[in-house]
Amino acid sequence: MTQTKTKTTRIQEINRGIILDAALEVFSAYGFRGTTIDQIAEKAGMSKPNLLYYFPRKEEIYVNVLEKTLDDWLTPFRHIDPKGDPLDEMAKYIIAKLKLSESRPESSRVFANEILHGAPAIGDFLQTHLRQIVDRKIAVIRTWIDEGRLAPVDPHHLIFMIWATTQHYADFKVQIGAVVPDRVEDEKFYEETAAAIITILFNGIRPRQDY
Amino acid sequence: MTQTKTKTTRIQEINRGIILDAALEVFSAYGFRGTTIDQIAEKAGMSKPNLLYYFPRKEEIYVNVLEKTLDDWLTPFRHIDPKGDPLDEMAKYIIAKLKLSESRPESSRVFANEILHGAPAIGDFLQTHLRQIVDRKIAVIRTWIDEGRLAPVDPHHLIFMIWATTQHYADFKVQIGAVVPDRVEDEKFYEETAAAIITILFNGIRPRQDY
DNA sequence: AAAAAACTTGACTGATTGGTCAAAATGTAG
DNA sequence: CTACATTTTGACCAATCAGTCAAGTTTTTT
Repeated sequence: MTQTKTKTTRIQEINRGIILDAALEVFSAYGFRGTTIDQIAEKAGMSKPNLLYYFPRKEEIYVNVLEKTLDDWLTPFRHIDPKGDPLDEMAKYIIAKLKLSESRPESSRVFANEILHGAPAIGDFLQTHLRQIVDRKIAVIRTWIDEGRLAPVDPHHLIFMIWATTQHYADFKVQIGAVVPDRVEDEKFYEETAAAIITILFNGIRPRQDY
Repeated sequence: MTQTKTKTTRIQEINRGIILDAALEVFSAYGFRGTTIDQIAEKAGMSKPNLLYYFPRKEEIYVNVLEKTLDDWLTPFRHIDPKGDPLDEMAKYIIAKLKLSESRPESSRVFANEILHGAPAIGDFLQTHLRQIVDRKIAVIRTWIDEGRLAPVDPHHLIFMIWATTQHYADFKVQIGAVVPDRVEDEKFYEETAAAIITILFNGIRPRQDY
């Protein structure tokens, strides 16, 4: 049993958490290169050498932050239930992702930034795990379409549309705030957004012949 | 007539262009902070001091690149024609934006990166010019809806959905490539994408009762 | 309470990088 | 051809920043 000693102390657990929380904020605002270890250390309320005691490399902090965001990002997707009603499941997924965009926009932005720059740190993950999960959900959508419970649309592009749209409200918040009349910070904005997106996605923009 | 001498020579015009083209590539790959002047200079095939002779500050290069991308980005939007058929105009806009995402993804990425990080360089532009242009198009969409030529959807969210989706194919290309079975580089991929998006956006995913 | 282990930090270092400068090379106008 | 303006660059500088180190402090174990 030559097991490497990986005893994690109480202090370690606390401080790793503090560091990752601080790092998420800074990375989301300035990107990987734009972030300095000093910034993270200050936000975490500890000295730089101390921070480096927990994460010896800047990149290690980054990868850890990314892993957390990936999890956030994928959880609602995993929860799409093949046994549920197709439209209900889509609506639930959209609402969950929008809620996340509202409550944890930093998370979304770190992820977006990573992908935007070619996914240097998580490219492998995308091609293996993400690909696998997506394939599974694609199959579910295909079944729904075959059963006539969903219009015959391309499953991949449907998923991309939902990803893109929901992500947009976190990543392009500044642009939305500049363009939308009233308060984006408004309590109701998220609910209105969800309703509007679901309406468009479910029914389309082609006018019906009921007038 | 104490006009400041701004005689632009032939060499200046050529070199400014070369620099901005090189800078677009580098900025889009690494972001503002992640890009070094040396990188741009090397890609432009000139020495760093020479580059700084044309653009004395790194930020000046960046702002100039951004202005070009903004123009790219907005042109198709400006071309939405109030007198055209609503669905045709929407389809044309989507196709134009997708084509741009395919032919000039760097442009899209530089823009996305700027917004993602809070639009430090173009925040003003968004709140004045972009806001104005959007307001005008919103009015057009409202008219179309009032005339019964478009389903009654929220114009802002419709625009955001289209922006988000089309932008996604440039900005998240790595992710799409990791998840889509065959070749994203495939000639036909862009056409299939446009068709799929238009179908979903026009008709929605709710199954019709025609079976 | 003593010893060991874990934690913390001020001071430092080497590498990178934005930007300067003065001198050389090239282009241009008369 | 000559004088002047424009363009180009090697060498350099000061600031920033990731990461080190050795010496201290605190916590845990026995």
